[in-house]
Amino acid sequence: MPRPTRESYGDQKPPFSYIALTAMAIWSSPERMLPLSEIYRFITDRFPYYRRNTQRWQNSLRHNLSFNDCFVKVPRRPDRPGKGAYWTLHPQAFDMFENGSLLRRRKRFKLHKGEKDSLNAELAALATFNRAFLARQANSNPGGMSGGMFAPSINLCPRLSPEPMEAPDTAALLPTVPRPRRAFTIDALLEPEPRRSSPSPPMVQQPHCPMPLSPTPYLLAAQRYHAELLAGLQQSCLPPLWTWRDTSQFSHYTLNS
DNA sequence: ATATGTTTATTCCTAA
DNA sequence: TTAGGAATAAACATAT
Repeated sequence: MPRPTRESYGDQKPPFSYIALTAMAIWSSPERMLPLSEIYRFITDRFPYYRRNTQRWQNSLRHNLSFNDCFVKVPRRPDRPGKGAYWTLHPQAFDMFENGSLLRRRKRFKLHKGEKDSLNAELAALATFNRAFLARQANSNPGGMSGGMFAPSINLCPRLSPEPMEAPDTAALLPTVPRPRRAFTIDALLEPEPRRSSPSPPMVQQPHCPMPLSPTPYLLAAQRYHAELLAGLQQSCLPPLWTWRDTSQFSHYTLNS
């Protein structure tokens, strides 16, 4: 029957916490960011144990997403309709696992009040921006969708001041808490997905993202991800879903280019 | 209606 | 033994 493969653990409960499983799923995705349903799918695809009692563990997993500061809920970009938001890892939480083994957690990752407040302010501003973008799009297209389900709304650059939105007012309180960077190696556990259903965003190699720091996997992924965002942004003129201001400090999205 | 999120409370587990 | 992290349950809110 379902002979245990190298990483399936058969029907046995895998030794990973929900936090670890979720981090795995997020990390395995090209954008380091997944909606809830995809996190579910990642887990059930790999670990048959979680194909039963779904109500129980999915409730627990949602609890973890909301409760733990290491997970950040990023609003959907308006050109990516769907249910729920995207979930990603807080950049400062990439080293929350000892040696990166996913089996041992360091201390609990907790944001301090100031950090959390400014992060929430940024995310709220991003959501506001997305709403404004959507409203403008609807305004320019009265009477509903024409033809296709949703035409990729190009040429709707929101550069010219949509509405007076309060600026995110970041940069203010960003306490510098230097943490030791450790490699975040998920290694063998995260074999590339055999399923290649969704067209991955064109992997445009950016000529320079100069980061003269130690090339940890996290760092490389961050650079790659940032480059992808920039490339996608040039085409769509849409706000990015999420980007990192730098690799060790606070997360940041950019409102205009 | 159902999926997705948020929050509080209780219990379980384990490293110190 | 206990303090803190993790799992579970459940009530509740919100969005589609």
